[in-house]
Amino acid sequence: MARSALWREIAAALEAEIGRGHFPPGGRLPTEAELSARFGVNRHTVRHALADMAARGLVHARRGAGVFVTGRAAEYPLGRRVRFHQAVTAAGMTPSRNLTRIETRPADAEEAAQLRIAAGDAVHVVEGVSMADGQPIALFRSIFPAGPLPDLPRVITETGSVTAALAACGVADYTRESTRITAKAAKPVQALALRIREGDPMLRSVAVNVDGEGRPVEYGITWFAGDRVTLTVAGG
Amino acid sequence: MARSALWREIAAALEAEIGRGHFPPGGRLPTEAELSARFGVNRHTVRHALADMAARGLVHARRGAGVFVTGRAAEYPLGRRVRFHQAVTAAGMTPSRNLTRIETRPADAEEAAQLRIAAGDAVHVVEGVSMADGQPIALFRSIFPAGPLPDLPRVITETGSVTAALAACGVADYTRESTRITAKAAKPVQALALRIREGDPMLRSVAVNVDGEGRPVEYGITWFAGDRVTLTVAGG
DNA sequence: GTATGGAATTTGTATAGTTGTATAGGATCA
DNA sequence: TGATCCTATACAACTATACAAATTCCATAC
Repeated sequence: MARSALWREIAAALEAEIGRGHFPPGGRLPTEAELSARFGVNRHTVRHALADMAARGLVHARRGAGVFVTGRAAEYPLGRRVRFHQAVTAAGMTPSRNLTRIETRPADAEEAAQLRIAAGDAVHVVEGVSMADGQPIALFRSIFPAGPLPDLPRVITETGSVTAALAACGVADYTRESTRITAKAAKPVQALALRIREGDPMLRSVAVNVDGEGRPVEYGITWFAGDRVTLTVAGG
Repeated sequence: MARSALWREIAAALEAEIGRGHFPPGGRLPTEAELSARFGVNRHTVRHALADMAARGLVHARRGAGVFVTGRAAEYPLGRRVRFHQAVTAAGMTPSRNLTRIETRPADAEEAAQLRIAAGDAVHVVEGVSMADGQPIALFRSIFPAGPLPDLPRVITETGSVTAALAACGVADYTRESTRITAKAAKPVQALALRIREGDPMLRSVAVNVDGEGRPVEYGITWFAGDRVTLTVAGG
């Protein structure tokens, strides 16, 4: 369940909040009872954390009165990590730098349902990796109905771009019907491709694109490396 | 014969008893010591069985407290128009909220920037857990500017609802300015509150809500248990 | 105004119980 | 031989509960 100690994390959290100015020097912390409720742990676990902080001179407790912040706390270092931002409109449609798989095969039940075709109908499958600055950002898999788009695989291999290929096949105008986002743990193969560790969190986006008449033209799934991407939903 | 391993039989026996309603969802199993005495095996053999059940999501253990039956995991589709309570009631479950922290304190740099106030200005902090049928679905933290909303904490403690409290404070009409979504691994405290394992994937949503004149009224962060929710972005 | 007394609050301490982890070793089977 | 299963022991981490000791707060008396 917990690979690292709970009380350490609680001490770190309180320390960070002191550093951020949530509790001014000389100010009082919430009571042990309140803290234990907030963190969802026993009061003794909070006491362990407070005792550690007291030993390091950050706080001091007065029986019957409370726990107080001792002196001026050091600046809490705010992580300035570089993050990649990606518009949600690009989810599932990211132009690929690396196509790893292009094939045509019968649709399975899920794919058929999403594309509103019969199970077993032919679909094109395109898989790849998108990168930025040489770092893999996302894996994607797009499923296209083969019936209305017979030439898609050839055009994709020629142009290297999914969007350009769709346009060349007469589907210039398509809109996103819906996007569903959830969090998943990386499986070994995915972790390898994204250069993250197995079990690291990923953002999985599932989208269906429809043409002008509301017919599905693409069923796309994208797995983003969780720590490298923030999806921004404009207005939503 | 006894071809099958002991721990498997123990797991199967406990699983059957759970299914029979002998131990209700959220209820506590006998202690490992009691179980090892009952089955006449070493405590570690019982632990092996319990670990297997935990890996399959049937039970979850809390150090020092016991092993508890996990409620059935369900997926809740959340969207721009579909709020938490609606999604849960639509799934035939009863939503509930547990407020773990309500306090007023100076804003730190990040909070001030998001709410477009000065660092050090007073803000209200509300934290809690959203649950469906007693099973935790999400952790949330909302930051409100204290200036325009002086009575918010009192109203929230009275009503227990954030949206209702906002309405009572004269902010009936607010919209989401932006939402940023990323995947995060659960830290120990978060894992404890969501009853998932440390490192399990979570969906973190950061949103700013503004009133009719575009003034920020809420800066909210929500951590969803990754395997229990799907965010749906309509239209995209 | 100021002191007093008592209730409520808050930290300190003690004890026992429960799960998590580490180490070591025996038994069985392919 | 090596892997899996099971036993045995010890200790660490956390929970649960109860009570003691110090402080704060407030109504009341003077």
